[in-house]
Amino acid sequence: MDNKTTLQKILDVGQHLIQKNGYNGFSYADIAEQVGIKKASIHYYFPSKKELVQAVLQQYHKDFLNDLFQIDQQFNDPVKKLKAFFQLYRNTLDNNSKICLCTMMAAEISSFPEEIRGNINQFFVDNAKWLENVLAEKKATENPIQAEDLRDQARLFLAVAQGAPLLVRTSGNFAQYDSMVDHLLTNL
Amino acid sequence: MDNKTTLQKILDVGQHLIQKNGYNGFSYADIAEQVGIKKASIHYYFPSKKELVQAVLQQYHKDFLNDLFQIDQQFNDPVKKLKAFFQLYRNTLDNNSKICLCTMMAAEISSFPEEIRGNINQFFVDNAKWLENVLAEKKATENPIQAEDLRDQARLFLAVAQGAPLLVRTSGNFAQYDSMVDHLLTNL
DNA sequence: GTCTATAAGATGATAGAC
DNA sequence: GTCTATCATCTTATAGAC
Repeated sequence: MDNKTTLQKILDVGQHLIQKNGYNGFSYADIAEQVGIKKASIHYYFPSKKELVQAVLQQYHKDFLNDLFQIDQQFNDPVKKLKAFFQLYRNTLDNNSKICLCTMMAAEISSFPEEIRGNINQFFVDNAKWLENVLAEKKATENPIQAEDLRDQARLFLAVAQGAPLLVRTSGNFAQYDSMVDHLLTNL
Repeated sequence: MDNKTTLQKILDVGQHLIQKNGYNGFSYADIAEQVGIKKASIHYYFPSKKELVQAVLQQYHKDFLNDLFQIDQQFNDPVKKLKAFFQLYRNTLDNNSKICLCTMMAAEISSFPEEIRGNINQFFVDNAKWLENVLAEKKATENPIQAEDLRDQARLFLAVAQGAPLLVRTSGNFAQYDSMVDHLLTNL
């Protein structure tokens, strides 16, 4: 994995640092150290920090949509899809106690210009839309349900995916995440 | 309200700034400007930023526990208590689009020493404990339930209270918060 | 208690050599 | 592309006068 371009290394380390410490919690010096270059070199690729974070967000968003696509390919059962969805967020936790990039950026939203705020929101919209579709598959086999209710339930699931990692990372007990998800999926 | 002590003004402005911009997103200069004193004066009350944030957290935690106590005094119906609980988090949103202090601090947890991390966790534990008690009241009148399940459900509710504000503040549509809570309470 | 002055270091960013 | 050197600014924090 050492044959990554410098650009890719910067993006990956940048993403890691934002998920770990937040946009206001890392510096060009941190990236330089972990990538093995000098601060000035980062400016060659990303003249400003805002441009860097935007590129990181774009990569994260694209990768996540691909993950959702893979889930759709792999499973037919809606409940299994939902479990796989929550497993994505669990994988992030397992990977160095990180949280979703957009959970972090949503908390720090006051630091970003309007365009980036829109991009963060689009990530959530895409998450909710995917959840809504899966929940619709589930409900189709059971009693009919209002479209409005489906949207609310999808957003509720997403709220859990955003909030639960914050709780269990603070407690240090990641198993609580699984219990919460189990409870949610059992009572849906 | 101008008869507040300087100490109290610093605590209140500090709390506001952390909820709005995060611990890594505000400086002593910001507090000084809003309180109407000089930076150096803040150090008279709080020699370091860590001591300031700890005092802010302590005040926030105390005020929140008092809010929960007031809810217990005001309502008997468990469902009404739960609605009032989520209304507390909604009030924070309505107040200048702020989020819970501990949602923000949980996101920035890597910036804090072990002692403060423990204090943040205690806030969540107290929240979950209160929710568990209220949910137990509710279930007592219906079918019996496992204690373990109650704890999971309480944490799930708390995860929604932590995650939903992040979502709706990003979308700008606060009404989505109410819909999510309605959905949660209707299907509990 | 609050101020001025200042330190010591970090930060994002630029210029220009190689 | 990556470096050294440098900048202007901001950051937390301290010393000492009033």
